[in-house]
Amino acid sequence: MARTRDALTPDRVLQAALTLADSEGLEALSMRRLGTELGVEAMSLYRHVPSKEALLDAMVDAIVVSWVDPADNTAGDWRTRLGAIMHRAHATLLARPWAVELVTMRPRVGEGRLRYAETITSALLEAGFTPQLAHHGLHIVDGTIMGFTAQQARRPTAAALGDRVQALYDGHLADDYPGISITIREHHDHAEEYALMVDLVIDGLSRLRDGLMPPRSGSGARYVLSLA
Amino acid sequence: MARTRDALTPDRVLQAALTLADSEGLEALSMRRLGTELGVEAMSLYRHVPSKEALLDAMVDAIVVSWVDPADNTAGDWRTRLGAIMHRAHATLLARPWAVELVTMRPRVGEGRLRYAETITSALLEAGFTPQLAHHGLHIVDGTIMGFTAQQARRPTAAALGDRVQALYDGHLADDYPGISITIREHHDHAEEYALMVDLVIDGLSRLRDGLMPPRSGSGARYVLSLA
DNA sequence: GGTGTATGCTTACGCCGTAAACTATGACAC
DNA sequence: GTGTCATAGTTTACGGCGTAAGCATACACC
Repeated sequence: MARTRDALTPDRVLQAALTLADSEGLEALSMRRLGTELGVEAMSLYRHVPSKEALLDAMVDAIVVSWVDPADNTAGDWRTRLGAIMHRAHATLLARPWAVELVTMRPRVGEGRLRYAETITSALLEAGFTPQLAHHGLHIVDGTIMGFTAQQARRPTAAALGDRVQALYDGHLADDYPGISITIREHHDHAEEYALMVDLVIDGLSRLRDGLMPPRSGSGARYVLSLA
Repeated sequence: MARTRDALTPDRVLQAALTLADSEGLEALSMRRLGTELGVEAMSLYRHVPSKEALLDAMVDAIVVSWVDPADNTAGDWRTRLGAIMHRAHATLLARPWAVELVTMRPRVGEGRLRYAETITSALLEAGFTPQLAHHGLHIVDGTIMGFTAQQARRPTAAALGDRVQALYDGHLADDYPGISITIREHHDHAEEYALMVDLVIDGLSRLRDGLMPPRSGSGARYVLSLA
C-alpha cells in the first residue's frame, strides 16, 4: 500500500469524523461508516485512533478550543472578553448541534478544554476576582454555555415534541397550563434570549465580585437525595 | 401464563428501568438486560412499551415532574419557590447522574416536563414578569439547572480526567496554565457553588423584571457559524 | 535481495434494538 | 364441557455496533 501518498493520519480521521457528524449527525458516526467515508475498512482506523471513545474526546477538544480566540485574550474589558467566548461557544454549538451531547457529557479534559478554562479563569483573576470566586465563575460561565445551548439545540422537530405541546400551540389545555398558554404565544428570539442570559451572568459575576449580591436563604442542603 | 398475578405493566417496566439505571448506569440499560431483571425475555417488554426510546422519554418525564412539589406551588415568595425547584432538580440529578444525559438531550416534552414548565412560568407571571420575560425566565432557569448540574455530574473519576489535569494538581504546567494553577488549589464546595449560581440567576431575573440590568453590547450576532 | 516494520484487510465475537411468527394461558359464550 | 379469542410471553432472526486477533502487502534500509 502507498505508505506516503494519501496516508491516513489521526488528524485526517478526526476531520472526517467532524465532517460526517456535521452532515449526518452523531448517530451516523460509526467506525464502519467513518471507514467507508475515508475509503478504508473500519479496522484500519484503529491504527490511528486508539478507540472510538478517544476519537470522540478528540472531537470535543477540537471544538472547545475553538471557543477561545487568542486575539481577545488580552485586549478589552473582562466583560467583553467573557461575552465573546460565551457567544462564540453558543454559535459553534448551534452550528453543530450534535456536539452538545459530546461537550456536555464527556468528562475527559484535554488540552483544548484546559486552554478554554485557563482563558476564562485568568480573565477573572485579572479582573480582581478572588481565586475562589474565579473558580466559581469558570463553572458559572461553563454551565451557562452548556445548559443554555443544550436547550436551544434540542431539536424542536415539532413532530417529535409531543402531542400535548401541539395542543398547547393550538390554544387547548389552557386550563391545565395557564401560564404556558400565555407565554407560548410570544415571539421568541433565541439569539436575544441568550444575549440576555449572557448579560445576566456577567452582570451577576460583577456584582458577586463587588459584594453586591443580597444575602440569601442558604445552600439548598435540605434537597438531598430521596430516589422516591 | 398468569394473566392476573405478577403481570408486567408499563409502570413496572418503567420502575425497573429507573432502578437498573440507578444501580448500574444508563449504559447497562438494554432491553435484554431489563428483561432479565424482570424475569422475562427482552421482547416481552414490547407488549408494554412501544420502544426503548419511548421508555427513555418516560424516564425523563418521571424525573422532571419530581422537581415540582405541589406544596410550594402557591405558597411563599417567587424567589423561594424557584430556588426550591432549582435545588430539588439539582439534588435529584446528582443522585441520578445518568439522568443528566437523558434530561438534557431528549427533546420530547411530556406531561411531567409541561407541569414543571408551567410551575416556573406561572410563578414568574404572578411575580409581575411580562409574558415575554417569563418565557425567557423559564429558559434561563431550565438552562441553569441543566448546565450546572451536567457539569457537576460529569464523573470526576480522576483517572479518566486526563493526564494534564493530574499534572496540574501536582503543581506542574503552571507556566502553561497560570490561572488554573492558582484556582485549582481552592477548596471547592459544589453545593455552595450551585447555591451561588441559583442566587445569581434569581437576583438577575429580579433585576431584569425591574429594568435594572445595565444596557449592554449586543446580541452576539457577529458570532454566527463558520465551521472552520 | 533480505529483513523489519508500518499500514491496511479479513474474520470473528458478543453485544444491541426490534420485526415476525409462534405458543400457552385464562375469560367467556354457548 | 367445549370452542373461540384476546393477551402475554417466547423463539428466532436480521442488520447494525465496537473491537480483538491474525494475515497480507509494500516500502525503507541494510
